[in-house]
Order: sequence, then structure tokens, then C-alpha cells
Amino acid sequence: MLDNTDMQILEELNENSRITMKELGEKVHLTGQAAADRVTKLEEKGVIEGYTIKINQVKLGCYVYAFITIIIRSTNHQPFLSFINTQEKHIISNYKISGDGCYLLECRFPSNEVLDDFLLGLNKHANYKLSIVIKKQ
Amino acid sequence: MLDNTDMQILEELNENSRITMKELGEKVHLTGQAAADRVTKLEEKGVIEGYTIKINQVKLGCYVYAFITIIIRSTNHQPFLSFINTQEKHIISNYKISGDGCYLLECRFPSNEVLDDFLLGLNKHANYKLSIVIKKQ
DNA sequence: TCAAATCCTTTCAATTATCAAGTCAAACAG
DNA sequence: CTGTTTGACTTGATAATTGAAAGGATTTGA
Repeated sequence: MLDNTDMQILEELNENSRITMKELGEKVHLTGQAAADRVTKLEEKGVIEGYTIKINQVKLGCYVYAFITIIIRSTNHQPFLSFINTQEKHIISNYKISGDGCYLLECRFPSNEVLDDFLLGLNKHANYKLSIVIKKQ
Repeated sequence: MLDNTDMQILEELNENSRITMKELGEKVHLTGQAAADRVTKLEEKGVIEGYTIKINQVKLGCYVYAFITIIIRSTNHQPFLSFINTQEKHIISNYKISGDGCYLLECRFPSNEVLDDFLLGLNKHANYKLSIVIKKQ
């Protein structure tokens, strides 16, 4: 379904999605038009879901990065999910998981005080285990 | 440091980083030139770290998405870290964390067989807890 | 062998980005 | 109050890219 050139294109776009099609073409030994055609097809197939940026959260004032494992004893997860929906500012992703917990939250907070507020709210609906990210390596 | 227009620009680029500067300008009520100037400054400040794509991993044949909490009893983490470096194909991120484990691996695998191979290798250097992602919501 | 399909290239008009002035308003010192 | 500086924006001309159309290889299947 995808050949080597497509994989190269994905790699290049993953590194710099604002590259011009002409330049992308040069990197994979195609004309700009051929490269653009392939990219359009990758979009249509749904392989490329979108174009986005990497933001430095620390420079935006978010100094605390954490993973929170959620354990819910009740059979009704809705109160927790509703709470999460009110906190989308802090939540990067919510993964429903097998294993130790029911969910894994990937979050960021400007400070430990804000994190503490969040945990106080969270604790009304679920138990949790907190893992602060020290370093992404 | 960053005003409301800058935040809007970040939001727009986060949703679509291949937007033209002219169109971006229209969205935030600036000329294309002014928008491009602001984007350049956001890059120089390091707020924008790069431009990338969202890839549908399932369409690339990666059906298993997992978080693996790593517990190392030994004081020497190097064997584990070296092993990880040989497995970068499967590892999206390696987070050094506080809490239950020493590290949290975000990984993907084409199949449970490949995951099993990975775990066999991993187990020579560390203990682990596996959480399979059922759904990203 | 022929027709259709796929993938690529070339060409050119339309659009966008870039560069260099130039405008405007706020901040500030004399 | 006045003149200067600075930062952020606009304008306009030029260079570069994009997008669309036409056409050339190559492959596939009837």
C-alpha cells in the first residue's frame, strides 16, 4: 500500500511539515508536483491525519508535566469523564487502558498549586497515582 | 511576553500548520506579512519548536499502542537505556518519572508477537508493568 | 495487441512569500 | 511640549511556489 517513497515523505513531513512541495520532491527524488500528488493521496487514505506544531510548554508557562493513572472503583465512569471535560486546558490526552488503572491522563500545569487544585477536584470522582515527568529523553 | 494574537496564532498552527501566512493573517486580523513576522518571532523565541504531522499508526500497520512502566532495582540504568536505544522503532517517548516507576515508555507495535519479543528483551534489564491503550479519548 | 490505469514530467497562469520602504502610535528624554 | 526612538503593522514590487491541464512512459488486464 505504501512504498518506500511514501515512507520517506512521511519522515520528511514529520520533521518539517512546512517544507515546500518542491523541496520535499527534491529530497525524495521527485518533482514538486509528484510529491504534492503523493501527499494528497496520503491525506485521502487517512495516513496523514493533520499538520501541527511542536510547542514548548515551558515557554508558555507550563512547568509541570505529569502522567496520572486513574483508578475508579465505581462502575459508573461518567462523573470522572465529565470532570475531565471541564479540565481540557490541562489535559493533553486521556488514554483508556488495560492494566493497573482504568485511564491514563497526560497533563500539564503551570505550577504545583494548580496541580493540587486539579487533584482535589479529581479525587471526588476517582483515585489516582501521580507520576511527574522529570525529563523526556 | 505573548499577547492574545500570538496565542491565536499558536492555536491555528496547532490545528493546521500548513496554512498559508495570508490565511493565518485573515484569521487573526492581520496582513499575511504581519502574521509571518509574528510566527518568525515565535520560532526565534523557541515557543514554536517545529512543524510536524499527525500520522495514523494503525494505517501504517501498528495496531498495538502501549504504556510501559519501568522499574529498575539496580542503581545502574545504563543497560536499560542502551536497550531502549536499539528499539527506537517502537518507542515514541521515554519519560523519566517520579512515582511508581523509574521510566514510562510510550510505545507502539505491529502485533502482540512483536510486543512479546520486545518484553522478552526488556525483561533482561528491568521489570515492567504493561498498560495497553484501548482508546485515546 | 489494445485500452485503461497509474505515475510521473512539463508548462504556464494564479497565488503566495519575501524584501524593502514607509506609516503610525506609544514611550521617553530633553 | 517637542523631537527621537522603537515596535508593530501596511503597502508594493519581485521572486518563488502552487495548482491545473496536457502529455509521456510503464504496467495491467481483457
